Amino acid sequence: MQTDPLSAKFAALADPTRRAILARLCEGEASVNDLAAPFDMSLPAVSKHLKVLEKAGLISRGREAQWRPARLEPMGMKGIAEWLEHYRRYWDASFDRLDAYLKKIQKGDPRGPGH
Amino acid sequence: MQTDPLSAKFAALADPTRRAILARLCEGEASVNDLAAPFDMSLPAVSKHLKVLEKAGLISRGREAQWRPARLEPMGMKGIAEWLEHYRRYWDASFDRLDAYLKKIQKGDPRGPGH
DNA sequence: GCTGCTGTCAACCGTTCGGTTAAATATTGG
DNA sequence: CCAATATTTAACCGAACGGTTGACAGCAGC
Repeated sequence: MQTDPLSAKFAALADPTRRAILARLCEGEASVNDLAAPFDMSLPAVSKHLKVLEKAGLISRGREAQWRPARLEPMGMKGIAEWLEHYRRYWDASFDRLDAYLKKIQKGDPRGPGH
Repeated sequence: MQTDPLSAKFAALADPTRRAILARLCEGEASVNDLAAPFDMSLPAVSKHLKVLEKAGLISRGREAQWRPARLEPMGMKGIAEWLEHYRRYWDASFDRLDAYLKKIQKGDPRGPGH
């Protein structure tokens, strides 16, 4: 696992199973068994996925009797959204004409995000 | 490498070196040597990173003499942005109160919104 | 207590990842 | 053609990933 938070978040999202888990958690808290049900996968595997998501700050976990319910961490994806925002002008249609204009007048350097 | 495009994009972004390469490409096209300069890393390593980014659809490459300049693929991150948009309500401040309300009814609070 | 259910831990396994070095492949210019 | 420059390919390596199975721990109810 990477050390920097952004890499951890991207890595956590780079797995369809983990994205499906997040989608399921949009409907509310769920136990490990609930989350594992749709997958042809052992319980420890799902448990590991949850640990990856938790370390990435995308979910948090509670304790209720013998259950460890998982829930979405609301601010978890904010870092990704902010990083992505720097690149919005490259795909957003409303910036297409500006982009073309910038390319035309300066072959050299439209200053982009310096990250 | 995963087969589905979204996983490939997320995986490509889950590496600081590759994100730095993308940031550099915001300033314009660059050759492999240019891109490799800031890193304490061999040229083949950078070449591999470029291949990952290209397969993810985040950059494209041309040919000019013996150079293979890389450039940003403008629409490359649109898929990510669209996926992320589904979760916007979980972090966006303008939805904070809705979020709180949803958490309330998730926990089975018998009182409705009017009480 | 014991039983059953829930979840994690530990060890293992095959594959992929991120890097290296050395050799091969363009492509241009003299 | 030859030499120089730029880049990729091939083979290899250690570490991390995604999964398994089996043993173990926490908690409720009889």
